[in-house]
Amino acid sequence: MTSRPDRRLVFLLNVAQRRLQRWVAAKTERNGVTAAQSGLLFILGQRDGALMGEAGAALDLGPPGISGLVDRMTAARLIERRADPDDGRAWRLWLTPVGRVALAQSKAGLAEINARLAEGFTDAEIEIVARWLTSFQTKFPRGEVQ
Amino acid sequence: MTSRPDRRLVFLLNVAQRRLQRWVAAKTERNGVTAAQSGLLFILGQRDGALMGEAGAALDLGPPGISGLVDRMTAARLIERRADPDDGRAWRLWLTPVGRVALAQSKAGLAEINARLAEGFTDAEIEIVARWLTSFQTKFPRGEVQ
DNA sequence: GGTAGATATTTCGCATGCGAACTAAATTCC
DNA sequence: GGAATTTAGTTCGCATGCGAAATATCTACC
Repeated sequence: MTSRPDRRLVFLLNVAQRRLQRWVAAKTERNGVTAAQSGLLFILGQRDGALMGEAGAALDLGPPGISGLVDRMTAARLIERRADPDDGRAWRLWLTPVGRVALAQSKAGLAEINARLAEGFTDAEIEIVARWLTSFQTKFPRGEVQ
Repeated sequence: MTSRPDRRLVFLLNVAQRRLQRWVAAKTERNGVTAAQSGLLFILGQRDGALMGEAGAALDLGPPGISGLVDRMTAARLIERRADPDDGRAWRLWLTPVGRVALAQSKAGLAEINARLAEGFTDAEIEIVARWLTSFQTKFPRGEVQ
Protein backbone atom coordinates (compact mmCIF):
# COMPACT_ATOMS: atom_id res chain seq x y z
CA MET A 1 0.00 0.00 0.00
CA THR A 2 1.36 3.36 0.97
CA SER A 3 5.08 2.76 0.38
CA ARG A 4 5.03 5.64 -2.03
CA PRO A 5 6.25 8.33 0.37
CA ASP A 6 9.34 6.58 1.73
CA ARG A 7 10.47 5.83 -1.77
CA ARG A 8 11.53 9.41 -1.91
CA LEU A 9 12.65 10.05 1.64
CA VAL A 10 16.33 9.84 0.78
CA PHE A 11 15.90 12.32 -1.98
CA LEU A 12 13.62 14.61 0.01
CA LEU A 13 16.11 14.70 2.84
CA ASN A 14 18.88 15.64 0.46
CA VAL A 15 16.87 18.37 -1.17
CA ALA A 16 15.60 19.76 2.12
CA GLN A 17 19.11 19.98 3.47
CA ARG A 18 20.35 21.81 0.39
CA ARG A 19 17.39 24.16 0.29
CA LEU A 20 18.02 25.15 3.87
CA GLN A 21 21.73 25.46 3.23
CA ARG A 22 21.17 27.79 0.30
CA TRP A 23 18.66 29.81 2.23
CA VAL A 24 21.02 30.32 5.13
CA ALA A 25 23.85 31.17 2.75
CA ALA A 26 21.77 33.81 1.00
CA LYS A 27 20.36 35.07 4.29
CA THR A 28 23.71 35.54 5.95
CA GLU A 29 25.51 36.83 2.91
CA ARG A 30 26.56 40.06 4.54
CA ASN A 31 27.06 38.43 7.90
CA GLY A 32 29.67 36.30 6.19
CA VAL A 33 28.92 33.32 8.37
CA THR A 34 27.77 30.06 6.81
CA ALA A 35 25.61 27.40 8.40
CA ALA A 36 28.54 25.15 9.24
CA GLN A 37 30.40 28.06 10.76
CA SER A 38 27.37 29.01 12.86
CA GLY A 39 27.44 25.50 14.21
CA LEU A 40 30.92 25.92 15.60
CA LEU A 41 30.07 29.37 16.93
CA PHE A 42 27.16 27.86 18.86
CA ILE A 43 29.36 25.16 20.31
CA LEU A 44 31.94 27.69 21.45
CA GLY A 45 29.18 29.88 22.82
CA GLN A 46 28.44 27.06 25.21
CA ARG A 47 31.93 25.69 25.69
CA ASP A 48 34.48 28.33 24.80
CA GLY A 49 37.92 26.79 24.76
CA ALA A 50 36.78 23.38 23.56
CA LEU A 51 39.27 21.05 21.96
CA MET A 52 39.02 20.63 18.22
CA GLY A 53 38.12 17.01 18.65
CA GLU A 54 35.37 17.87 21.13
CA ALA A 55 33.92 20.47 18.81
CA GLY A 56 34.13 18.04 15.92
CA ALA A 57 32.30 15.38 17.91
CA ALA A 58 29.61 17.88 18.90
CA LEU A 59 29.11 18.78 15.25
CA ASP A 60 29.42 15.16 14.11
CA LEU A 61 32.44 16.03 12.00
CA GLY A 62 35.48 13.87 11.43
CA PRO A 63 39.00 15.18 11.93
CA PRO A 64 39.37 16.57 8.39
CA GLY A 65 36.01 18.29 8.62
CA ILE A 66 36.67 20.18 11.81
CA SER A 67 40.24 20.91 10.76
CA GLY A 68 39.13 22.63 7.56
CA LEU A 69 36.30 24.48 9.27
CA VAL A 70 38.67 25.79 11.91
CA ASP A 71 41.14 26.88 9.24
CA ARG A 72 38.53 28.90 7.42
CA MET A 73 37.08 30.41 10.56
CA THR A 74 40.48 31.29 11.90
CA ALA A 75 41.31 33.00 8.63
CA ALA A 76 38.03 34.91 8.94
CA ARG A 77 39.00 35.97 12.48
CA LEU A 78 35.88 34.37 13.92
CA ILE A 79 37.77 32.08 16.27
CA GLU A 80 41.24 31.70 17.66
CA ARG A 81 43.27 28.55 18.05
CA ARG A 82 45.57 28.27 21.05
CA ALA A 83 47.75 25.33 22.01
CA ASP A 84 46.52 23.28 24.95
CA PRO A 85 49.03 23.78 27.75
CA ASP A 86 48.60 20.20 28.94
CA ASP A 87 48.68 18.37 25.62
CA GLY A 88 51.16 19.23 22.91
CA ARG A 89 49.00 17.64 20.21
CA ALA A 90 45.80 19.48 21.03
CA TRP A 91 44.38 22.89 20.27
CA ARG A 92 41.67 24.79 22.06
CA LEU A 93 39.26 27.03 20.22
CA TRP A 94 38.12 30.44 21.42
CA LEU A 95 35.62 32.95 20.12
CA THR A 96 37.07 36.28 19.03
CA PRO A 97 35.09 39.51 19.49
CA VAL A 98 34.14 39.22 15.83
CA GLY A 99 33.00 35.68 16.47
CA ARG A 100 30.82 36.78 19.38
CA VAL A 101 29.08 39.33 17.20
CA ALA A 102 28.56 36.74 14.49
CA LEU A 103 27.20 34.31 17.08
CA ALA A 104 24.66 36.85 18.27
CA GLN A 105 23.54 37.43 14.68
CA SER A 106 23.37 33.71 14.05
CA LYS A 107 21.18 33.24 17.10
CA ALA A 108 18.76 35.82 15.79
CA GLY A 109 18.76 34.19 12.36
CA LEU A 110 18.17 30.77 13.86
CA ALA A 111 14.99 32.00 15.49
CA GLU A 112 13.51 32.85 12.12
CA ILE A 113 14.58 29.56 10.61
CA ASN A 114 13.11 27.63 13.50
CA ALA A 115 9.85 29.43 13.07
CA ARG A 116 9.75 28.47 9.42
CA LEU A 117 10.70 24.88 10.09
CA ALA A 118 7.81 24.44 12.45
CA GLU A 119 5.28 26.34 10.32
CA GLY A 120 2.28 24.21 9.54
CA PHE A 121 3.16 21.49 12.03
CA THR A 122 2.01 20.81 15.55
CA ASP A 123 4.44 20.33 18.41
CA ALA A 124 3.64 16.65 18.38
CA GLU A 125 4.47 16.41 14.69
CA ILE A 126 7.74 18.29 15.12
CA GLU A 127 8.51 15.90 17.91
CA ILE A 128 8.13 13.00 15.52
CA VAL A 129 10.35 14.68 12.96
CA ALA A 130 13.01 15.32 15.58
CA ARG A 131 12.85 11.71 16.67
CA TRP A 132 13.16 10.54 13.10
CA LEU A 133 16.19 12.72 12.48
CA THR A 134 17.77 11.60 15.72
CA SER A 135 17.26 7.96 14.80
CA PHE A 136 19.88 8.36 12.07
CA GLN A 137 22.54 8.35 14.71
CA THR A 138 21.83 4.74 15.57
CA LYS A 139 20.65 3.64 12.14
CA PHE A 140 23.69 4.99 10.34
CA PRO A 141 26.47 4.99 12.89
CA ARG A 142 29.90 6.37 12.17
CA GLY A 143 32.56 3.83 11.55
CA GLU A 144 30.77 0.60 10.88
CA VAL A 145 28.67 -0.11 7.83
CA GLN A 146 28.39 -3.83 7.54
CA MET B 1 7.40 25.34 26.79
CA THR B 2 8.37 22.51 24.48
CA SER B 3 10.35 24.59 21.98
CA ARG B 4 13.42 22.59 22.91
CA PRO B 5 13.27 20.07 20.05
CA ASP B 6 13.07 22.53 17.14
CA ARG B 7 16.08 24.34 18.52
CA ARG B 8 18.14 21.58 17.04
CA LEU B 9 16.20 20.72 13.93
CA VAL B 10 18.57 22.57 11.63
CA PHE B 11 21.48 20.75 13.08
CA LEU B 12 19.74 17.39 13.21
CA LEU B 13 18.82 17.70 9.56
CA ASN B 14 22.38 18.47 8.62
CA VAL B 15 23.77 15.56 10.59
CA ALA B 16 21.13 13.13 9.34
CA GLN B 17 21.89 14.05 5.75
CA ARG B 18 25.62 13.55 6.23
CA ARG B 19 25.17 10.30 8.11
CA LEU B 20 23.09 8.91 5.29
CA GLN B 21 25.53 10.25 2.71
CA ARG B 22 28.45 8.55 4.42
CA TRP B 23 26.52 5.35 4.80
CA VAL B 24 25.64 5.22 1.15
CA ALA B 25 29.20 6.10 0.18
CA ALA B 26 30.61 3.27 2.27
CA LYS B 27 27.87 0.89 1.15
CA THR B 28 28.38 1.45 -2.56
CA GLU B 29 32.14 1.66 -2.39
CA ARG B 30 32.71 -1.14 -4.87
CA ASN B 31 29.67 -0.20 -6.91
CA GLY B 32 31.42 3.10 -7.49
CA VAL B 33 28.15 5.01 -7.59
CA THR B 34 27.53 7.79 -5.09
CA ALA B 35 24.17 8.98 -3.79
CA ALA B 36 24.05 11.97 -6.10
CA GLN B 37 24.95 9.81 -9.05
CA SER B 38 22.22 7.33 -8.15
CA GLY B 39 19.80 10.22 -8.28
CA LEU B 40 20.59 10.93 -11.89
CA LEU B 41 20.51 7.24 -12.75
CA PHE B 42 17.00 7.04 -11.32
CA ILE B 43 15.88 10.02 -13.32
CA LEU B 44 17.25 8.57 -16.53
CA GLY B 45 15.71 5.23 -15.68
CA GLN B 46 12.36 6.96 -15.93
CA ARG B 47 13.16 9.47 -18.65
CA ASP B 48 16.14 8.32 -20.65
CA GLY B 49 17.26 11.08 -22.95
CA ALA B 50 16.27 13.91 -20.65
CA LEU B 51 17.81 17.31 -21.12
CA MET B 52 20.42 18.35 -18.61
CA GLY B 53 18.19 21.14 -17.41
CA GLU B 54 15.28 18.75 -16.95
CA ALA B 55 17.40 16.33 -14.99
CA GLY B 56 18.78 19.19 -12.92
CA ALA B 57 15.28 20.42 -12.13
CA ALA B 58 14.18 16.91 -11.16
CA LEU B 59 17.13 16.66 -8.78
CA ASP B 60 16.74 20.24 -7.59
CA LEU B 61 20.19 21.11 -8.85
CA GLY B 62 21.26 24.38 -10.40
CA PRO B 63 23.11 24.49 -13.71
CA PRO B 64 26.57 24.16 -12.18
CA GLY B 65 25.47 21.23 -10.07
CA ILE B 66 24.07 19.12 -12.87
CA SER B 67 26.92 20.11 -15.17
CA GLY B 68 29.53 18.81 -12.76
CA LEU B 69 27.56 15.67 -11.98
CA VAL B 70 27.20 14.90 -15.66
CA ASP B 71 30.91 15.46 -16.21
CA ARG B 72 31.84 12.99 -13.53
CA MET B 73 29.30 10.41 -14.60
CA THR B 74 30.28 10.71 -18.23
CA ALA B 75 33.91 10.20 -17.27
CA ALA B 76 32.81 7.11 -15.31
CA ARG B 77 30.96 5.82 -18.41
CA LEU B 78 27.68 5.70 -16.50
CA ILE B 79 25.88 8.02 -18.88
CA GLU B 80 26.34 9.46 -22.33
CA ARG B 81 25.80 13.01 -23.48
CA ARG B 82 24.49 13.57 -26.99
CA ALA B 83 23.64 16.85 -28.62
CA ASP B 84 19.95 17.59 -29.00
CA PRO B 85 19.23 17.58 -32.73
CA ASP B 86 16.69 20.38 -32.37
CA ASP B 87 18.59 22.71 -30.06
CA GLY B 88 22.25 23.46 -30.49
CA ARG B 89 22.61 24.60 -26.89
CA ALA B 90 21.14 21.53 -25.29
CA TRP B 91 22.38 18.06 -24.46
CA ARG B 92 20.40 14.92 -23.82
CA LEU B 93 21.54 12.32 -21.32
CA TRP B 94 21.40 8.59 -21.88
CA LEU B 95 22.17 5.61 -19.71
CA THR B 96 25.04 3.43 -20.86
CA PRO B 97 24.99 -0.33 -20.30
CA VAL B 98 27.26 0.29 -17.31
CA GLY B 99 24.79 2.86 -16.08
CA ARG B 100 21.92 0.41 -16.33
CA VAL B 101 23.76 -2.12 -14.22
CA ALA B 102 24.59 0.56 -11.66
CA LEU B 103 20.95 1.64 -11.64
CA ALA B 104 19.79 -1.87 -10.91
CA GLN B 105 22.26 -2.10 -8.02
CA SER B 106 21.19 1.29 -6.73
CA LYS B 107 17.57 0.21 -6.73
CA ALA B 108 18.43 -2.78 -4.62
CA GLY B 109 20.45 -0.62 -2.25
CA LEU B 110 17.65 1.90 -1.97
CA ALA B 111 15.31 -0.78 -0.73
CA GLU B 112 17.55 -1.47 2.23
CA ILE B 113 17.95 2.21 3.01
CA ASN B 114 14.22 2.77 2.85
CA ALA B 115 13.68 -0.06 5.25
CA ARG B 116 16.09 1.50 7.70
CA LEU B 117 14.62 4.95 7.33
CA ALA B 118 11.19 3.70 8.25
CA GLU B 119 12.37 1.44 11.07
CA GLY B 120 10.66 2.29 14.31
CA PHE B 121 8.07 4.55 12.73
CA THR B 122 4.51 3.97 11.66
CA ASP B 123 3.27 4.78 8.17
CA ALA B 124 1.45 7.77 9.59
CA GLU B 125 4.61 9.06 11.18
CA ILE B 126 6.63 8.60 8.01
CA GLU B 127 3.89 10.46 6.24
CA ILE B 128 4.40 13.41 8.57
CA VAL B 129 8.13 13.33 8.02
CA ALA B 130 7.65 13.27 4.26
CA ARG B 131 5.28 16.19 4.48
CA TRP B 132 7.75 18.10 6.61
CA LEU B 133 10.59 17.51 4.19
CA THR B 134 8.41 18.45 1.25
CA SER B 135 7.41 21.69 2.94
CA PHE B 136 10.95 22.96 2.46
CA GLN B 137 10.21 23.48 -1.18
CA THR B 138 7.76 26.25 -0.38
CA LYS B 139 9.42 27.47 2.80
CA PHE B 140 12.82 27.84 1.24
CA PRO B 141 12.20 28.46 -2.44
CA ARG B 142 14.99 28.73 -4.96
CA GLY B 143 15.76 32.19 -6.14
CA GLU B 144 14.15 34.51 -3.66
CA VAL B 145 15.15 34.87 -0.07
CA GLN B 146 13.78 38.12 1.13
C1' DG C 1 16.69 40.38 -41.63
C1' DG C 2 18.79 41.95 -37.62
C1' DT C 3 19.05 43.16 -33.08
C1' DA C 4 17.59 42.48 -28.26
C1' DG C 5 16.51 39.41 -24.92
C1' DA C 6 15.78 34.71 -23.22
C1' DT C 7 17.62 30.11 -22.51
C1' DA C 8 21.07 25.94 -22.04
C1' DT C 9 25.23 24.96 -20.51
C1' DT C 10 29.98 25.83 -18.93
C1' DT C 11 33.58 27.75 -16.16
C1' DC C 12 35.52 29.70 -12.01
C1' DG C 13 36.32 30.16 -7.22
C1' DC C 14 34.55 28.75 -3.12
C1' DA C 15 32.74 26.00 1.22
C1' DT C 16 31.79 21.59 2.83
C1' DG C 17 33.18 17.17 4.38
C1' DC C 18 34.61 12.46 3.36
C1' DG C 19 38.43 8.42 3.57
C1' DA C 20 43.20 7.35 3.53
C1' DA C 21 47.56 8.29 4.84
C1' DC C 22 50.62 10.97 7.54
C1' DT C 23 53.01 13.54 11.72
C1' DA C 24 53.72 14.33 16.35
C1' DA C 25 52.79 13.89 21.05
C1' DA C 26 50.99 11.08 24.86
C1' DT C 27 50.21 6.64 27.01
C1' DT C 28 50.89 1.73 27.93
C1' DC C 29 53.40 -2.14 28.75
C1' DC C 30 57.32 -4.91 29.43
C1' DG D 1 63.61 3.60 30.31
C1' DG D 2 62.26 2.42 25.72
C1' DA D 3 59.43 0.26 22.21
C1' DA D 4 54.59 -0.28 20.76
C1' DT D 5 50.27 1.66 20.59
C1' DT D 6 46.87 5.14 20.90
C1' DT D 7 45.35 9.73 20.19
C1' DA D 8 45.01 14.79 18.16
C1' DG D 9 45.44 17.10 14.10
C1' DT D 10 46.94 17.84 9.34
C1' DT D 11 47.24 17.04 4.50
C1' DC D 12 45.76 15.20 0.09
C1' DG D 13 42.61 14.09 -3.46
C1' DC D 14 38.03 13.77 -4.19
C1' DA D 15 32.66 14.57 -4.78
C1' DT D 16 29.19 17.80 -4.09
C1' DG D 17 26.89 21.96 -5.20
C1' DC D 18 26.53 26.94 -4.68
C1' DG D 19 26.60 32.06 -6.93
C1' DA D 20 28.46 34.91 -10.42
C1' DA D 21 29.90 35.50 -14.81
C1' DA D 22 30.75 33.90 -19.52
C1' DT D 23 29.43 31.54 -24.00
C1' DA D 24 26.57 29.98 -27.49
C1' DT D 25 22.27 29.40 -29.42
C1' DC D 26 17.54 30.28 -29.98
C1' DT D 27 13.30 33.32 -30.07
C1' DA D 28 10.81 37.60 -30.58
C1' DC D 29 9.99 41.75 -32.11
C1' DC D 30 10.46 45.72 -35.05
